[in-house]
Amino acid sequence: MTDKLEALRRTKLFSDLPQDALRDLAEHAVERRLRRGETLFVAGEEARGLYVIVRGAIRAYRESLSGREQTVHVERAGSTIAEVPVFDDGPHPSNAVAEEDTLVLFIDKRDVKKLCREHPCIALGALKAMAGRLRHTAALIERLSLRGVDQRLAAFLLEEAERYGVRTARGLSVELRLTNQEIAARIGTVREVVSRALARLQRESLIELKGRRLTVLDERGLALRAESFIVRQA
Amino acid sequence: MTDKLEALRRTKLFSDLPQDALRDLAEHAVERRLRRGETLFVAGEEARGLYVIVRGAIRAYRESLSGREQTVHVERAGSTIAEVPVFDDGPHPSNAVAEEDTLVLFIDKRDVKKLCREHPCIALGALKAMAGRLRHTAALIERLSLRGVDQRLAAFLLEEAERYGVRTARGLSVELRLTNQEIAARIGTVREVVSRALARLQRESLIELKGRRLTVLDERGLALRAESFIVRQA
DNA sequence: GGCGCGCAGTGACCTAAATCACGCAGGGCG
DNA sequence: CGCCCTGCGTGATTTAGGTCACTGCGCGCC
Repeated sequence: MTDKLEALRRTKLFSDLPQDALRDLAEHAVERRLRRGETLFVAGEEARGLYVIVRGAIRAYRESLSGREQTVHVERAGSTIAEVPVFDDGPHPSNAVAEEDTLVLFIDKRDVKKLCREHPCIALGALKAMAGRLRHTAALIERLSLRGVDQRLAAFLLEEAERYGVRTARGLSVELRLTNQEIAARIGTVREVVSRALARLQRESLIELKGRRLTVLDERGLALRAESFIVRQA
Repeated sequence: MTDKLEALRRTKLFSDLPQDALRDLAEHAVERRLRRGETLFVAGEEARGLYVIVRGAIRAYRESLSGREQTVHVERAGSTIAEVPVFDDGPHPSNAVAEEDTLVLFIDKRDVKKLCREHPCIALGALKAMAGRLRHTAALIERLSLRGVDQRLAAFLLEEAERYGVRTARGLSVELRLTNQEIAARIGTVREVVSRALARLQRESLIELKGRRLTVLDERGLALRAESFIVRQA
């Protein structure tokens, strides 16, 4: 119980809720544990509430008939998922699956809305979260429609390195947590193409990849490549 | 003045605001008229507030260096635009341009947030609007990444016909308000490809196109095509 | 009436990316 | 140890879709 309360307090959305409201919320929240790969909900299904991620990560994605996936966004501890259907009362727009072993708290959508009515700061927080999500999806739309695979990959690697990497003598360095398959699903292509694009970026000395260890050798160059630029060369 | 008030009342977001709050809002709102093609704001620019569309339509889009555009969404009378930067205090994520002669009301973002705090129903309305937008962008992401041009075009035509068309003996019929160029920007491709894809859909008797008059001859077939299906034939 | 303009249609490319078909390395485990 | 599984790399081939370059039409306007 107190751990649920603690978990909710660590959350972007609910952190500045007064103690008693938080307690009340914690009492109604129900825990759910997922193993890596387990699905939380599927697109089209009716949505009953919001999920707060306590530990782990959830990936929301869409799927084609042929089985190709496009991930729409990934949320980690402290964030929430499924707010869209909570606020517009429609079905789940995407599938959601645990990227790692994950613990979520389920909160009934009526409780969420009640909270928004009684504590406007919650509503504003939710609005801010949705705004961030929309910013992210707009960027993704631009990339998918207007940039080539190399650029999308460059942008992805850069983001990954800046978010999780450490600065070394040779450049930003990260352990890639994703397989090429998963990277492909993020940037909207397939495994083989990612593989080749990585090889290309290495040949141009923008990055170095040893196993899953990525080092960004030329940050500026990689950023340029991400922005676009039809660099035509041998 | 009263016309501003009237306009705000006709708006999805503010319609159920009490009279006095509405009057107050109307007093602070400032009108802006745009001719077709005039731009309202550009991506990256600092955002000072929200725009309520009174008449006309605004198109939000992203642009590549080479000049290709991808429209992200289009909003019409009664809707608002630029809520993302209002709620997360960042710059404008997209460019916005008037699709037709348009009248908007500008509302300072501080006023918007104040309203959200004092009238939770406004916050919930905004959340619902954002949720709808997110639903739309997720669908667009799926289409861009997972479907071919024909499917995207079929989906677009279908939506257009269902929204604005009339049912005739031969099928749903609409006047297309967009040039092929504009359709291309919506579905993420270029003029010529739209032209050819339209020809293909006609050859298969799914649609008929005379000038800009579109008639959906086979609604079911067109829907199937939109969903996907690698129909391979002569 | 003729000229210019914007838009649609189309043929002939070209190229990025998807698909297919492998082979190979590492790692868990019977 | 030997094997199976998963993920990676890579060549060969195909294909969708983007680009270029024209044509031709409708329409407004001088």
